[in-house]
Amino acid sequence: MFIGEYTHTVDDKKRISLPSKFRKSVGKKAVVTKGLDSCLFIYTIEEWKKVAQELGSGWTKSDQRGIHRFIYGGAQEISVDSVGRILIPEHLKKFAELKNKVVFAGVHNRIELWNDQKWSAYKKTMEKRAEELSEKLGNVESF
Amino acid sequence: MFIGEYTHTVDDKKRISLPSKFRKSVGKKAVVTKGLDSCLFIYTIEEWKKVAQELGSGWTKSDQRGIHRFIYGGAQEISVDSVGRILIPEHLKKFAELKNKVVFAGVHNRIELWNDQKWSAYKKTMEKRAEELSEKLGNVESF
DNA sequence: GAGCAAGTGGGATAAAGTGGGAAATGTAAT
DNA sequence: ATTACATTTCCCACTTTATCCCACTTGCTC
Repeated sequence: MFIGEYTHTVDDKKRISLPSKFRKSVGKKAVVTKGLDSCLFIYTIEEWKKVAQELGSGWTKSDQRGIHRFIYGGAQEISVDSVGRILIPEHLKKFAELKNKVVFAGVHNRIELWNDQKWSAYKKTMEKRAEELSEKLGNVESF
Repeated sequence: MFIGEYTHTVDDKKRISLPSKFRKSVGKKAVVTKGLDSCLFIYTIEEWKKVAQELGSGWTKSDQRGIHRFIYGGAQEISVDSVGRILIPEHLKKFAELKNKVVFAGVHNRIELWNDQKWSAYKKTMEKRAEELSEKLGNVESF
């Protein structure tokens, strides 16, 4: 399970070191794709297969085609180098507006990659809404 | 079950010694995450798994993503060192505004970690409202 | 007062994060 | 086809941070 939040820097060669806590689960390769709220989703190969399976392969519904093109089209396999760094393809870097500072956020079965400022902004609004949302959860007893 | 209240200090290296009463139940590792009312929640690994299982991992609904990022992203596995101390990550320390003095509060299946002043303030208001709130609880028979 | 347990502090070592050079590969123009 | 240039890959090195281990202090118990 991926949890936690880590701020790392993108160097001149577009390399970003994967937080060490994630490396063991990720292994040598992973899949990165466009996520929601303009961040990137990083999945292990295994998890990616599950996601793909759930999404299915139909093409009859327009919205389905749309989301499929978004997810599959944006996806790319990436590999982890000898010191634990990954390389983000240019179009995804642009999509998520990644600059010098980026934030890795572990979110259960995926890792999210954010522009650091967007992340802080998002986090701030969520922290304000946390109480309201947790009331909604309601049935999550152990929370 | 965790009960009781203990005030400890954060040293220069962000270490805080876990109250000895909690150590046996916690074991070697635990999970700390953002709680409500700007404190931190510390769960045993087992309890955390329960929380995570109930939360799940979907990404289709906006509020769901929000709460997941709040909880998973805010979470971190921490380990207890040889003399019973834990290490709080910087972003969580900031979130809960932990300064030199912190309060551990046992709350049933979790331990809460508070800025000591916030804790005193919170406690004071709750003590005033205790009667009113207990009326509201109502249906908790054995209470 | 001796002995123990809990809480706290600090130094040494290991690991993580980052930066940069050089070889290998690819692309484009001559 | 060959040269020139850019990009990628691999490796090594430096800096900072985290982790491990040992030591001191305080307060309680016997």
